[in-house]
Amino acid sequence: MLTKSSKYAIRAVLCIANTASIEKKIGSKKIAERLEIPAPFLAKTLQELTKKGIISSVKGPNGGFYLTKQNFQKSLLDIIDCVDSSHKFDECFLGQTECNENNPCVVHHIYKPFKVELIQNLKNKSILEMAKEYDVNHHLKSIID
Amino acid sequence: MLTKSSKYAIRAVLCIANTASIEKKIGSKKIAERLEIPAPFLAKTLQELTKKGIISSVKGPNGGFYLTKQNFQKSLLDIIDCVDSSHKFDECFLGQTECNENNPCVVHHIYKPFKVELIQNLKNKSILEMAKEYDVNHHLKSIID
DNA sequence: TCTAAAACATGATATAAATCATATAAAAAG
DNA sequence: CTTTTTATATGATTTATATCATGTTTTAGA
Repeated sequence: MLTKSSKYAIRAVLCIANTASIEKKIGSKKIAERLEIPAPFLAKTLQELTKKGIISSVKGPNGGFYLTKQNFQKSLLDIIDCVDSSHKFDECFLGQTECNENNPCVVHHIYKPFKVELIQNLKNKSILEMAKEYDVNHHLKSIID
Repeated sequence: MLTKSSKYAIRAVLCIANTASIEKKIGSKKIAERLEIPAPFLAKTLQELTKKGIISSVKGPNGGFYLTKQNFQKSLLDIIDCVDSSHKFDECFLGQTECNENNPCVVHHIYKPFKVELIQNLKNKSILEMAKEYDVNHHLKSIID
């Protein structure tokens, strides 16, 4: 479905959202460490995200990554779109070049409704929302433990 | 989502269902030609399908592939399961090793319902059903044209 | 029994994805 | 102004996927 790059990207953005701020930025190595994913690979992906304005960064000592208010409004789909090639989900489930209502593949009518709604959900899900859910989740867990 | 192998496999099985019979088998080269996919690659995949009893074959002149009544009862998921590694869909959308109700990834609650229903649909969809739908489709198209 | 047509089996090559390594640029702190 | 710490940029290597090639076995038909 997704490449590892965009999977890592999503998790990394969430990590930044929940641990960093403009005053206290987080470096790519630290993120990689926390998520247990390859550091140089992640670094490359974070740069793409920075370029496209999905996350923010500053160089130098005490530099690193953080999110602005605008960044927080970006959606899950924005992240995926940035890292993987766009229109990833438009492809036919069976890889047929032409697949639409007039010329559907054998699973078109099974697959399409899922695709449409999944994309809608990914588009509607902001980084801010996700970060909040993540926090609630961890808060609940700490109460239980 | 799926590998090319299993995409090709599904289309090839449908091709066999709609053009071959025990009296008039179809060869792997002919299938590849019709679907415009690489022939030796497809041949390998067809052999796996044969081994697992999803399609049937006979060697020699006038040999080729065809489907028995049992074959026709196999599901779309059976085909996918045969070619791609099993439990393909069980994986977390974000590739986290642990992802479940107690420890969900950030998109778990978005993604899971889709996954569950998609798998159910793939499991309930028999080759026979698909072949019939395919026929209807092409029949309708020929009326329109 | 011989020949040819097919599946079957195995391995080699090419392409793409993922990972690793190294060098450069920017900026804070002394 | 030098050093250190970080992001940024580029390219090399590894691994997985997809494709290609070659040889073997089976079986119908002459």
